[in-house]
Amino acid sequence: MGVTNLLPQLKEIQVQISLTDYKGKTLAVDAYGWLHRGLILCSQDLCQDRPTQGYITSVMKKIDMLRYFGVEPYLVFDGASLPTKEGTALERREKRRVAKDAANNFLKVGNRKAAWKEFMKAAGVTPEMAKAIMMELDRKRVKYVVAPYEADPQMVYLEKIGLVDGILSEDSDLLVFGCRKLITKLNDYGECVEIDRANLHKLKTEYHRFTPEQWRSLAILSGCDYTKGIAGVGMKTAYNIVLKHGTWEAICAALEAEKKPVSAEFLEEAFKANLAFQFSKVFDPVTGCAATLNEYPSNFAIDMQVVESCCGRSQSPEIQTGVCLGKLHPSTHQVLYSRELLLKRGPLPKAPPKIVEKVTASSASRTIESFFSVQKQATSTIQLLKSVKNQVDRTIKLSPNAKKLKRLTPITNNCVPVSSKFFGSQNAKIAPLKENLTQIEMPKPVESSYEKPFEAQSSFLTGDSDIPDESSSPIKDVAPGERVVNYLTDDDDDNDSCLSGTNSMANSIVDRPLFSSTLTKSSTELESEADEGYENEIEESPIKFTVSSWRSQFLMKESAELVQTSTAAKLKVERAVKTKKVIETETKPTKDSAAAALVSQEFLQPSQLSESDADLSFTKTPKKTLAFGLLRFAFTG
DNA sequence: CATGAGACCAGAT
DNA sequence: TGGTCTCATG
Repeated sequence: MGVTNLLPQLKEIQVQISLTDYKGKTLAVDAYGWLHRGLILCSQDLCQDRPTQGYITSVMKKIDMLRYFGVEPYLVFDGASLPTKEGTALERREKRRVAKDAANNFLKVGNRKAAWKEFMKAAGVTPEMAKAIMMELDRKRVKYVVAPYEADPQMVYLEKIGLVDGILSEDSDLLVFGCRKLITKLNDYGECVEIDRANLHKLKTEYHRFTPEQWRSLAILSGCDYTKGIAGVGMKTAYNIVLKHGTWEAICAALEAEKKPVSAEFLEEAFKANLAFQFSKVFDPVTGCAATLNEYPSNFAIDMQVVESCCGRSQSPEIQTGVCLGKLHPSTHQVLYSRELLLKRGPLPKAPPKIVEKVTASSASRTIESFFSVQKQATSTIQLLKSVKNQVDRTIKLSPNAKKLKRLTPITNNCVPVSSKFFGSQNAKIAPLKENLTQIEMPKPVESSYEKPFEAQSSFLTGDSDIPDESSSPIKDVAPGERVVNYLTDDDDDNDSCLSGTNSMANSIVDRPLFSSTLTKSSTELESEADEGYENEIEESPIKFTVSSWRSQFLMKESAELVQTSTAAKLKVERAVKTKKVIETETKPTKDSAAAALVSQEFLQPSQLSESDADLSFTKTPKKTLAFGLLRFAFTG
């Protein structure tokens, strides 16, 4: 999707290049995009839960091609779906279900062609499929990361911190996120199109003068992944509006004056889109910490529940790391297995859920798996994992059980000490976040005496399980930091042997520590999961039960009220006048500020925010400042 | 002139 | 599915 019709606007700076132009460079790759194209090959098999290598080989072929041209790929997978996109995810799932039914009906009638078409609609990418790819990537020593939520901000983050030299994707949203070099339209001959931000000035249009805020306005007005846009406003109109009015407040005032339909719903979407473009949750593979695409400004005062609804929630470091290294399912947080592995293994012998023996004492050397085991005394694995997931997801207020989780998993570092060399300095990065999460009980950093050569940690960083690692041996006397490494270095080796057809797999798999402790589902449970694919859709939200409670608190109620009483417009204008001075000094696109912002890619400088913004905090005075807040924070903060 | 609806295609045997 | 193209409409 991306920003509708943005790419044609940039035609003049779309340079036809070859992958050889990136020889020796690393490119972030939108893995989901590649996977999706691979679905065509095997959609029927996927829908009917039959094993297939189609999507795997299609992705690996592209990997091979990149490497043939001397380009090192860095694959980025989508993670969980954002709460704000939950509706879309549900819709898609339903559409797929309908298509699947239709396909099966066509099959019954013997209309294979029509069935094939429907299967194509019905096939979706699941994290289990992504895992199948990841195992191949491990084997080929290809770097990858699973984004906590969306791949787009994750890829831009990788570019920002210098891990990649460009981004290979078809999504024009990336430019709004702040991508510097976008490479699109790659064909089988290594030909592609490069869009370099540095070339924007060559356009006849004024895009090069646009501030990051204006880029976001452009996307939001014309329609992007986060907003439907305004009816009758396409790219050109949006461009002109942004050019003419400059700031979001002015734009809103103008739209109001021209009686364009700016609904409260649109304002809400716009507000959240603006946050998502700036502060989406990402994972830093260098530090092993969660981060945000851009840092929150020091006086960032938006309700974190709102921020999390559109940018993603915070997870415990263990889960976050596990998810991003592809070890845990991004939505359910259960151990993630390859689709092909699960199918190949076949149904387990019917047996009651295994009760794991009580684990006592020595909790100091406990892994996350053993934590799961302990809990399972009381309930079934699936119930347990779900309850754990719920608890961890609801980090806003820690329940007694969540506190128990913390006790039982003594890994309390806010950052996983992947490499202490980086750990110390990077830890400061999340300080602003902490400040804004005052209601969240943050784990206290642990003074770790743990030191390990950086090289020895490389398998952890890359998720490369082929590299022999001492931590894959049973847990003994392990330093605090190693525990995570231990659980994360799962036995992909065994998975590999399974994929390559080793017959011992079916028997041995159940006895592996990892499996016995975390995958002791009954066969019926496994089957039903594989069957429906319901929990496994990549769009699945980790928090379907906490459906935007903030809405009732603020937006829906307040905004609707304001609009109904037709004071919204008045307020907006008032506000615009009130803040005119501020706007002029703060957000007017001057040559220098625009250039500086583009060059540094710092989409939000704390210094850009005036002190008056502090008054507009949702949390402080939600009632009266809501409409203002919507407009104001939407584009300055 | 811009928008948006509708048609068409994709990869490999 | 999602991307690209064409063509009717305002």
